[in-house]
Amino acid sequence: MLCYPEQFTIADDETPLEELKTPEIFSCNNPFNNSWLLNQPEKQIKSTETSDLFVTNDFTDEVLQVVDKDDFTPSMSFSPADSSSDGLPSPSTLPSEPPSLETTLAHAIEPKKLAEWMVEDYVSHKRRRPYLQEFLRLLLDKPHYLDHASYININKGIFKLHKPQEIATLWQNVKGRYTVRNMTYDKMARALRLYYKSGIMTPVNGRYTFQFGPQSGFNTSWIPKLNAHKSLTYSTNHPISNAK
DNA sequence: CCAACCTTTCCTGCTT
DNA sequence: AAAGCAGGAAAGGTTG
Repeated sequence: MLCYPEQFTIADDETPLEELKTPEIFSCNNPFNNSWLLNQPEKQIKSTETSDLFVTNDFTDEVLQVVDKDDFTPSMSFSPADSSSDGLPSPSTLPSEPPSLETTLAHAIEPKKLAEWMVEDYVSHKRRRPYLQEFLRLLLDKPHYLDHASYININKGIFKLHKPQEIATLWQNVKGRYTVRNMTYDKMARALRLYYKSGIMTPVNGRYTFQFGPQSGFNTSWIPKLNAHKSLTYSTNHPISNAK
C-alpha cells in the first residue's frame, strides 16, 4: 500500500516553491557546523513560553535576518540531476559505507537552514540541536514538510512518516552527531520505540505511524501549530485503516 | 576524567 | 520472502 496518498491544500501559505527544499546534508565535523549559530548574540533568543521544552520556531526568522545581513552566501544549489526533488539523496542511492569527507562537505547544510531546527533549552536557555521528539514536533509543524510527515489524527497526536528514509537522513543531519554509519529508518524507529517506556510516545498500529504520548507534553504544554492553521484542509484518497 | 543522558548500532524473534 | 515492528543489550557522542 502506498505510504502517502494524502493530499494537502494550504490556502494562504505563501511560501515560495524554492523554499520548500529539505535542508542539505551536513556533518558536525565540517566547516558549517553550528558553532557559527551558537556564537550569535543572545539578543536573538526570544523566550516567550514557559513550557518544559520550548521549541524555538519563533526566533528562527529573526536569526535568518541576521544571517542575511552577514552576507552569508549559500554554497549549495540544486538541479534536477540532484536525484530527489527535495535535494536529499534518494534511499536507493544512499551509500552503505560511510561517506567520504568530500561527500560530506559537498552536502554541507547551510547555517541558515540549521537555524530552523535549533531549540532553546528551558533549563540552560542555550540553543541546542533538538532531541528526536523535538525534531519530529518541528517537522510536523512545518507546512512545507507535509509530504514528509503529517498528523493523521492531529487531536490525538498520531502522525505518519510518509518519507521515512528521507526523514531519517534529515534527522541525522539535524542531530549533527558524528556517526560512522548513515541513519536509517530502522534505527530512528528504534530510538522512537525507546520513548514508549517513558511515555513520550505511545504505541499505535500502522506502518510508519507513531503517537505522541502523555509525557511528550502534547496538547498540554504544547499543541501542534497546524492545529491553529484554520486554512489547512486535509483529505485522503484512501482510508487510513490504522488510524484510531 | 567521570557520569548522566540520549541516542546509535546490532540483534533475535514476531508480525504483516 | 521481504519489510516493518518490538524490545534487549551494549556501545558511542555530547555535555556539564
